Amino acid sequence: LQPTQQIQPAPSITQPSVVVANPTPANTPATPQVHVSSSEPPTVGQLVSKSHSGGYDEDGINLEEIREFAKDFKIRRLSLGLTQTQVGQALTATEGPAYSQSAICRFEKLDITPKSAQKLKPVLEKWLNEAEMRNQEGQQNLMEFVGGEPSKKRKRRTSFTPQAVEALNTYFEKNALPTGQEITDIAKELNYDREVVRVWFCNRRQTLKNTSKLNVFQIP
Amino acid sequence: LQPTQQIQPAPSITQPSVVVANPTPANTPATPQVHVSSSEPPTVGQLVSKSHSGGYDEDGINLEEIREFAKDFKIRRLSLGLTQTQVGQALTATEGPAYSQSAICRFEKLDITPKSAQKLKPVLEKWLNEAEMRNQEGQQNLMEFVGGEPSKKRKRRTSFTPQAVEALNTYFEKNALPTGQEITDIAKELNYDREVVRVWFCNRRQTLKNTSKLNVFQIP
DNA sequence: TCCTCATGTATATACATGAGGATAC
DNA sequence: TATCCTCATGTATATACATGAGGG
Repeated sequence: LQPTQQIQPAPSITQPSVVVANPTPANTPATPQVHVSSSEPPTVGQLVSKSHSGGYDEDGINLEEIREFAKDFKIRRLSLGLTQTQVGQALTATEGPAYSQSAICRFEKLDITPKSAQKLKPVLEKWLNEAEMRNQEGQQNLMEFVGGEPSKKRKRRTSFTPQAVEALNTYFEKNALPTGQEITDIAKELNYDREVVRVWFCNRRQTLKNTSKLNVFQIP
Repeated sequence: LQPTQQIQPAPSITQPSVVVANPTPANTPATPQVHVSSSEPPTVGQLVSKSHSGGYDEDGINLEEIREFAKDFKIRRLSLGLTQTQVGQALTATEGPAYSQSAICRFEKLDITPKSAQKLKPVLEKWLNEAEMRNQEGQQNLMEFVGGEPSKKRKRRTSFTPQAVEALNTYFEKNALPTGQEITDIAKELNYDREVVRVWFCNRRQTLKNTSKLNVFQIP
């Protein structure tokens, strides 16, 4: 419920601050054992690979460095006001290796193997550096580099940490329609923008309604 | 674990059959009560609206008819070999109301209010009828109408029912690497294409590996 | 034929927007 | 006039299924 950082966007867009936080996996499967070779069929635990406490994996890849870069990349991308989609499209359009939005997403979330990450890192690093340079020469330049419209200055998507979501859900179950003051308190407690929290509740109520009407009697 | 239907595609594409099944919500919240007006803050149950057993909702909308159409729509869309994205783009390009991929998705899954569904239905119905007509005049015509490439004949995405996924997960936990025979049996049991089940296991293993390496130690 | 691995496309979900309407000042 | 709500619906992100190369 704490590790959030408020980032101010570099571009001129008047925007509420962005919240970027270290994603923290809720599940912590950590049974060792790397390969299966007994006569017994492999179970889930056996597939999950060993802990690498040194920060390096078996291929000598610096995991810590990659984690740091992934976080850094996201912050810088958002500061430039770019979406994963834009980065993906730009990479595909530009020279060099092409990647899709979901590839960028997986990289930022580290839902890839260290090897893939290691391979992607320099590509993204180079691209981002160039994008930042263009941006310094004016936002027009950046948009041209990225190959998109100036865009309608949409607020950047907040991403709540799993912990924050859990906390919000707990509040929601107790009271789905908090008062202004309660919203303020919750926002402060979780360290997110108040408006973002308010909208979260609106959306939550809406989803709940929508998914429980036409659907309910569908059990065939 | 049973309600699946094998649909053969209308177009000439040589493709394994598609599986379309009635999605069945796992959660069944059904506490009545429509509006909140006590001094107590509303809780989740109170937001969920009443059951409409007659098949009609309070606005006189025929829910049953909508459910049927939603299902029908999906089947026909897939038979034409179209994706939700294509439908969305086509609707946006054509005259008439525009809708996005996620709107189509929500319609098919019925994650919308009956009112919205009622409004969307004729739009989709009309569009689909036209698309089917074009298709009869040859697939070229359809693609032109949709406004896309002939596309690379990708297999259509299977969608497993929640029940099927649950069953698969249970098998997976017991044995993450089933033998050929086991796969065959599971596929038969669940009534899905064998290849699709095999790939499901491959993907499951991969996901498990990817999400438990770089990520595990990120708990900040 | 089947696996793993990298990575894509299609779909689903989460956050955002804006119109229209109550309150509550 | 300032909030805040609901509702329809969008965009951005995340996840699930698919593909294809390389290997045995």
